[in-house]
Amino acid sequence: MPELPEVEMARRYLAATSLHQTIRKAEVKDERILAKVSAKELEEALAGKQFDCAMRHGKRLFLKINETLYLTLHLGLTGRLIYLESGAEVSSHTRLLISFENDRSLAFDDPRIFGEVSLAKSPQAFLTERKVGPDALQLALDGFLKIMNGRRGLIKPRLLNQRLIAGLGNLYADEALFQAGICPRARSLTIGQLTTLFSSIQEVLKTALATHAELEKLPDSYLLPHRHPKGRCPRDGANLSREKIGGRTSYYCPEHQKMKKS
DNA sequence: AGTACCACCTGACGGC
DNA sequence: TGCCGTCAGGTGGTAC
Repeated sequence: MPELPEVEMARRYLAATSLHQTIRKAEVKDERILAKVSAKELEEALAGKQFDCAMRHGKRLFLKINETLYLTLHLGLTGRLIYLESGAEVSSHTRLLISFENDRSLAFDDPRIFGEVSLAKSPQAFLTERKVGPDALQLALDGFLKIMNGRRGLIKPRLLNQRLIAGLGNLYADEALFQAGICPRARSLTIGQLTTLFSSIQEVLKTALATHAELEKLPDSYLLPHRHPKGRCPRDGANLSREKIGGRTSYYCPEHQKMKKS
């Protein structure tokens, strides 16, 4: 489940493996991964080029080819990037394969094909066109308050809406609400609650990055290690509630994430 | 502006 | 053993 921390790890992986090498060939193995670009266009755009740098915004990755051309990737639910040894076997789930002149290659694997590959003139143009909101880790408190305050919908779908804030997914949204002691069904939050929530989001994302986005290494005081049907709240031992909220499975503690009148 | 629902796709898992 | 239904997750579309 790639959310901001997992995608940031993918960005670092790209930066460590795939920059400054001439691309011998790009092969689209499954066109269903493409958005607004044909296999031919993409393959021709990449051949002979190099990636200069790897960028991330929310859950979206950008590989710079030149000032007006970027390869953009979204990992979807099951997307993975793998820098293959020379001669390594290619998985049946590889949807895009980029071979470099050093005989190594970059595979974009995505079993469920919820990911996306496209070309963009610039990250900014692409993000504007898709109406993607500010990156969760680049947002300051006042910006967060402006975005979140005065909306009427449930808080959890608000956190998941990438047009409002980019990077949180189902798991880290649950975690941030848990840490902040806010019910995912809450609607009107006080400035104080939103401020607490902002801190929790920053804290959760930074902690996840510090563990290299390995969920099993998160502190036991976090929700995620206990986020399963039999799980109990690490703070007060209550059985965790599991409900669909805004169409997404949500876990929360019925004790310390109660609805508050505000 | 919000919600509710559907679609995309497939591996994993529980039940019979 | 094996079939079958259900679920999971991110996003985008539609109808209300």
